[in-house]
Amino acid sequence: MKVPGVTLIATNHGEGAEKFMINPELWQACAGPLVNLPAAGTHVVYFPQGHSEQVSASMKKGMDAQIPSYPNLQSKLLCILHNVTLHADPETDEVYAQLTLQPVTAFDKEALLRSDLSMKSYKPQTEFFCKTLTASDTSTHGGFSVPRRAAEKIFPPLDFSMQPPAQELVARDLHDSVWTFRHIFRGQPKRHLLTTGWSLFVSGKRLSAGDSVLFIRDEKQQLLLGIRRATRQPTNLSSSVLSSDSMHIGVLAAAAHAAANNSPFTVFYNPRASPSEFVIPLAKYYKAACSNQLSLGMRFRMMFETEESGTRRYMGTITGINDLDGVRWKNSQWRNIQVGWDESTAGERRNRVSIWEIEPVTAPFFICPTPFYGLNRQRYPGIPDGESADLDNFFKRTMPWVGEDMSMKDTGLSLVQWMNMQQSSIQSNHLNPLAAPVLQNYGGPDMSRILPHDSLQFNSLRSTAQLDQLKNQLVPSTVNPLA
Amino acid sequence: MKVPGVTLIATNHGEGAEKFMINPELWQACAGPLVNLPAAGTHVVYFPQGHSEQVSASMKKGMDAQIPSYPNLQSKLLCILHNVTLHADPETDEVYAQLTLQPVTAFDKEALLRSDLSMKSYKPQTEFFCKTLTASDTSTHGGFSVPRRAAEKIFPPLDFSMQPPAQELVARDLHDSVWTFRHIFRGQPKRHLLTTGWSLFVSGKRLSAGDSVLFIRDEKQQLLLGIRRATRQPTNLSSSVLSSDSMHIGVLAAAAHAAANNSPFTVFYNPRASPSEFVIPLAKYYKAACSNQLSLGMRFRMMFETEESGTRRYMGTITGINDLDGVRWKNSQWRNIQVGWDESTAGERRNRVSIWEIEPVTAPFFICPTPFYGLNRQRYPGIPDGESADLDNFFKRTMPWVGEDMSMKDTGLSLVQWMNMQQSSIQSNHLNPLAAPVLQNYGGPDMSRILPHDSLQFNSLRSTAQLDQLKNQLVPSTVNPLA
DNA sequence: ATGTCGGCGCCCCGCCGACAA
DNA sequence: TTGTCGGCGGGGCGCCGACAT
Repeated sequence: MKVPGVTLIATNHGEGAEKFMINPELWQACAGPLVNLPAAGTHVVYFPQGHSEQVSASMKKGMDAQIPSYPNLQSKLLCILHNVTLHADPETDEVYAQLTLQPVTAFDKEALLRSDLSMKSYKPQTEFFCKTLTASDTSTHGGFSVPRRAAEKIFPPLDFSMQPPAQELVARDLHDSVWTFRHIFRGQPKRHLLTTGWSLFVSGKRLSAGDSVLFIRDEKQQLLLGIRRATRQPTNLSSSVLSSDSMHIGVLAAAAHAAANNSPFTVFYNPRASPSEFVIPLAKYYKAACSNQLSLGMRFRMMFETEESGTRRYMGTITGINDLDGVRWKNSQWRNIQVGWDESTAGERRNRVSIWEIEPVTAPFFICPTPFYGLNRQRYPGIPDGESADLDNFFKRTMPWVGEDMSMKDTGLSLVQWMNMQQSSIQSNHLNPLAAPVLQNYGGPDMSRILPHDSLQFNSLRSTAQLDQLKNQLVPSTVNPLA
Repeated sequence: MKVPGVTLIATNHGEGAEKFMINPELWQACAGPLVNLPAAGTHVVYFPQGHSEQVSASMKKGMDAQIPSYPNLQSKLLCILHNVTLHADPETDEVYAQLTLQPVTAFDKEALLRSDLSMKSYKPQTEFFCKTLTASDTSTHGGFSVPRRAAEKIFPPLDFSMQPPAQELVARDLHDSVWTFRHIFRGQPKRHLLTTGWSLFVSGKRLSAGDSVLFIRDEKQQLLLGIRRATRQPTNLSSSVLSSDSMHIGVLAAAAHAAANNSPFTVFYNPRASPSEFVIPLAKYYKAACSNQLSLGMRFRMMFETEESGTRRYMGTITGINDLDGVRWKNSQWRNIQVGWDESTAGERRNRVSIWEIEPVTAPFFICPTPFYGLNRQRYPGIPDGESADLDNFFKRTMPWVGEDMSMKDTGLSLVQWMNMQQSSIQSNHLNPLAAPVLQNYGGPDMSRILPHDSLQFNSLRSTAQLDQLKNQLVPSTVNPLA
């Protein structure tokens, strides 16, 4: 597994903080399989509304009516992600990431490609196990019962000539603290157990039944371990530092100030506290905004994390499309999709999601940007500038930074005009020379959705050979069943 | 002891928070003898700069250069303190207060009086003891050694007919949790000890040597206990919720928004984390701004908290008067006094203080507002409006809300004009009928400093008898040795 | 007056297999 | 395969006065 492109800088953020690099694989394992940090150096879309929701979730307190609205702050900001550092709370081991964002007013095709490519380097960790602790595991009466497969896959093999087979395990946590355990294979029937040292770990981390512990092996075969706490009700009710209002205002004001000056700003993303990611890779957002022509009643699938840190998809139906907060955040697309779930046990699943979180189960038509263009014409048409009015409106509605602002007046460049304007500078840049080799090794299917647009406007930028290669790679998963 | 005028509302701030009222005496005891919360309903002066410093101190991180300056936010805001609620962090027992402030543009004489009177109801708690824990106290090897005087003063008397004399003590903490201890008088020589139950308390509160524990008795003779942690280096390095920048911006933006709309806002005051109080009773600020004609080389005294929760004064000399941050906060008076301390062990004492924190040791001349007026004429002169230009400038510099803004232009009402304008409404109010009896019992010397101004402008508001009575009370400490 | 320590009793932590789910 | 429990041995928690400061 790899957290792609994370700039691993031992920051001084909070003196006394980590003086070493947090292991990215361990961080990812603690964060969960669905968390996918954007890569440093790529473009992202930042949603202040989602950031605000994280604050509310962290404070266990909703937003009050006192928060002023920031009319100059758009509901989404196109940013460059300058820097990503991984952190873990020294008290609770809660993982979080510090992201340095800088608003920008435009992106080019290369940025889109880089964003897309950076998303693909994720591959699930296999040298990994995670167990939710039982009452026996956490009681002072005994040790930890290791699931057999986990022990055989992760731990160094035991010497079964010993009676009983046993060894000393040494594992490091997120803070590079060392924990040692006696690993023994005994009992009738035989089982793997962690005994001596385990209770120190439980009390040191203040674990209770329901919390999870996980082990991974790094590239040097060293054992690492982390924890994931059960989602308890009473986490931190308040920081006692800043009022909830001031925190919300701080989020908005910081973003507004950065947007006004195109200056960098910093956000913390807390994967286990936040209901949803609020810094979205540009390509992910772009594809969703571009290809998902959503409508009421549409069926979709969505990934969820299972217990034991697996993933599975649930199916649902779109029951509504409307603003979560039509007053402060009009047309924000932040969790603007109301959904119902197929399985009745879905009571705890969210009833609002954002467009980039779902996969429509209808075939991936390229009905982008509007159904005005026939399906067949969508594959590789050249659209004259004059016919792109609907496209312009679509993008001005969803990506206001492309034009001047979100106002109704039709000033501002159209997406097509803007793209054409970018041609000259892009052509002098060519493609990033590193991009082509990567593209050749690139086998993911998702990129298909941006290609129509891509080739639509930038045919001149890519050799026919490259294009064909990509097409060949992509065809198996991009067959349009209706074509 | 009394925390004056605190509105004791069981707020829902942070659901799951205190469902009961925090005992104000216990809160005060944990906060320390120097902490003096302004009373709800009175006027205060709020210093965003000081608030920002508390954020820095809580985050253990200075302010970055990224914070935008808020040119429309004055360095001090006159506010009404609507509400004060006391809190304690459920994890650490750290005490803090939530203050609801509302900016206002003017105050009248009654507000000044009420502010002053509310400061006087403080009387130090006597049914109180505080001990810094030794290594023996916190080790698992034994119990807690109770200082003899403390045990005799605070704990219920032992039955010395028993051998050994012993009893069960029950004490409640800030969260109303009950702790029971065996109190025994034994050993050779005899001493008071807490044995059974003590180690549970130490581990439950995670106390170490150097932390303090304190006991008080409430009005119903019930035993209460609290803790004060030693000022360790690594407290909470970061909230993992909001970036330091966003927190600072949040503080400033919330204050700016409230000031622009005269709308309420909320701040948290954390007495043990903050280097200085940043919400100052109006009367306290007024007296300091009015009477302390400070100059380089001037000698002063200042209160400090001792170990064991006592107070003592240290003497020092003013070595500079200048802005702490001349760019963002010009003429803010927030810690604008540079000082040196007499005792060489004063290394850890602050080298910058605010005007209301110090007591000049020169006689309290009434050389307010400027030396332009002769000393003798300062006692009870009537100053015609036309001669008050310097006074106006002084107050416009230090209390900009009195005029229109801090700009150099001479628009805006002068203090004198404004005071005169207030006369009609004040006269219809008369004095608060509760104020006069309190004034008669009032023996403190500090109020003298505001009286010249007071009587200067508001002679018509107070009977000669009352004035004389006050004068008699005040004369002993207001003798001008040069007169 | 009170901080620390040696002595030592006993509680409960924690290792074991039995047993069942 | 693994969660829970009775059994039980020993380490350390915690109560005591001695002694020093």
